[in-house]
Amino acid sequence: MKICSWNINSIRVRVNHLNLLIKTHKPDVILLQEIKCENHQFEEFFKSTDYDQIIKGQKGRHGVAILIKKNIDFETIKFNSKIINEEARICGVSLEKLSIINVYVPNGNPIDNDEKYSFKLRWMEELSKIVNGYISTYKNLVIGGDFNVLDNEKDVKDFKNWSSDALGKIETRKSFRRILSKGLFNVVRFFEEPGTHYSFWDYQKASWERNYGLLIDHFLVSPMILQCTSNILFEKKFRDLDKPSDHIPVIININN
DNA sequence: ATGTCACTCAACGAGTGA
Repeated sequence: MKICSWNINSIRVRVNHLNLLIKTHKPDVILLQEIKCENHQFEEFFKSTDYDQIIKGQKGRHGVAILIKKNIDFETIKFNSKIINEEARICGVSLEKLSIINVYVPNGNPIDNDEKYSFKLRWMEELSKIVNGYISTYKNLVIGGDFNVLDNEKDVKDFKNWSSDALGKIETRKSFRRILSKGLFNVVRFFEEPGTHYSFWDYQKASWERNYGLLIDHFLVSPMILQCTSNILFEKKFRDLDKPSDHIPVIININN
């Protein structure tokens, strides 16, 4: 099973890139973040006979969706937490052998805005509880998405300049590690050396041209899933397309 | 040089968020 995660940064602007992604990689499941539209708009922008759609849309901001091949049986996961549902940042599907959760963790900047940064930390804490629930029942779990965290100091060239940013602050990184400590592995750490891959290049300051990127899009998986995972792919070509998203698609392959 | 982009609201640009 091939699963892709991608912060598309507006489905309206980039539905053609999504179609290219599908044509190129034929993922079984696609986790999209920042679709930036309401449910009915998503259905208008993306028409497919091959994928079922689970959409958690919101007018103009955030918004996540899962596209899942029509031959795969699934149930939509319901999340009950108030804070986790405050904005359209999470959706999930349960399959026969595993559950897949798509997340768009709050950015949290600027950090001097107490409201924003504490929302991020509270949101991550709730995600940690959700993970705990799955792990304690031995259910296989895949969480993919934009985590808005610099986990390793090599996930950006100059980490020292990010240590007081909402993505690099120690509380954010601890919160991310707390999620992992429930019993998940970060797939990229198993296959790749830190500092060799980024998933986001800001539109500003010619970040792409200078290869000044961040690694903030991840797949966290339970041990059984890690055993079956054969590789992780960072689809850099998509940052070079006309009117690109600032994030690239990340793809994992799970055998069986 | 905030070396940009996408969104909304209410205009044809300002403000916001990333």
